[in-house]
Amino acid sequence: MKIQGISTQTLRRLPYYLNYLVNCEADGGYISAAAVASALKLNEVQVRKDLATVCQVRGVPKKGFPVSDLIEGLRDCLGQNNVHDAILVGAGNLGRALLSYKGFEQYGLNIIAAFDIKEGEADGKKIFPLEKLPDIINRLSIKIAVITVPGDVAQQVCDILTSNGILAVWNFAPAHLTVPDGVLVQNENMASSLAVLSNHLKSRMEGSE
Amino acid sequence: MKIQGISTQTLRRLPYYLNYLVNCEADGGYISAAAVASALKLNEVQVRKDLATVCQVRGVPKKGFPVSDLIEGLRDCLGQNNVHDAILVGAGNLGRALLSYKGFEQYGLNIIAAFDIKEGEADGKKIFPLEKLPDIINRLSIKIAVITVPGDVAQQVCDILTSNGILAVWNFAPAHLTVPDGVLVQNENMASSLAVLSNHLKSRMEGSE
DNA sequence: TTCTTATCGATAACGTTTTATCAATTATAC
DNA sequence: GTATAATTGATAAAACGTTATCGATAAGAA
Repeated sequence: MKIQGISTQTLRRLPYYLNYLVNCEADGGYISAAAVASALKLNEVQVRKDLATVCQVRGVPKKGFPVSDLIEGLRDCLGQNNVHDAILVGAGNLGRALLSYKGFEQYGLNIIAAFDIKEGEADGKKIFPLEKLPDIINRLSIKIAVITVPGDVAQQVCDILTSNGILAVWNFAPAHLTVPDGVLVQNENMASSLAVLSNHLKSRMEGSE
Repeated sequence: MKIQGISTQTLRRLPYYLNYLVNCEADGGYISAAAVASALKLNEVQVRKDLATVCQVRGVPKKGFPVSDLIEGLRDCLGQNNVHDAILVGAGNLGRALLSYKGFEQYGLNIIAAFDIKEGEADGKKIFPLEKLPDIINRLSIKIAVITVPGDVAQQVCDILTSNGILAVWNFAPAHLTVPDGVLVQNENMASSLAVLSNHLKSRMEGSE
């Protein structure tokens, strides 16, 4: 059963739907696409399409969609019903920050080990030396890795990861990573977001002067 | 002079160009769009278009683009030539993590104060109570705010911010924010990224079984 | 100087994502 | 039971972003 073919942009909206639906459950069990759209400032048709892509829940004319079914479908699609174990490489500033952040588990990600060139400890967790990477990845059959190393070594680290079976990389390093086919890189580039922010601010400031 | 109209997606690529160019300056001063494209795994034409949008640097046939001019143009466009002061609201796990992260200044963002319901201290910086927000924003004429509060109070915090003149919000809270016209919300939604990751992993695992 | 060729810049084709339109459906009121 | 109105789902149109094509340009070689 292939559930293939959900576009990235749809996927990125799903957590917003889920968040909204979970906090709005009070309304008697059904909600309309229009209501969701207006709350999330999205287009009504887009909401319907997104929901249709995700789960086989049929909407009922004059009522809307059954909220709990939607939540179930979204959770399932987002993999929040089963937690994935992950490792983190690079226990510098940002790495430690993420290690201490407790919010990931809620979304189905469990960081079970961290690695760095120099051993140490962060947030009560032991930091392993890089040499132990292959062994641990294989032994625990980890598929997800978070990269928080400096940009200039990111590719190198990434190669080690993919050659040991990592299938999904969450890359916080400000660098482009090349990976084998079938491996996904999700870039969480703070610089990119800042670029958008700054630029907006700039045109606002220039516009008003 | 309106520099308006740079698409979000182009903007998000700019930091990659900048990063690459800064680390590749050795080549005699010129670089071709093709070279950049192949290094960053982008389309050659796209690179030309992006660069053309950003700065008025003309490429020279048979040579390429003058690297230092590109860097200058990119830095300027990204606002990295002048640092913006910002504040952070929500000194929980993630907030403290970001406060301790030293990498933002490099990109032109300087977090000068942090706020939370409960006062305290993090990373050597004092955390101010929320009541002080309006005063500090106005006195220092801050335009950028980072939101790292829990999702259920994010909107409320956001309202305080925008009503005091904040023009750009970098939102790490897992919630949709409604803002007045002219204010930009840049969502850094970890959940969205995880959604993409998980889904990929899921279809990979199902595909191979 | 002239020729060759790499590279640009502009324009056009393509694909994807978003938005609009409208007939079909069914809960609710009368 | 019938009419009404809200809502869906499908199809079409529009907007946007990416990729391909091709003539123009100038560097460097002959």
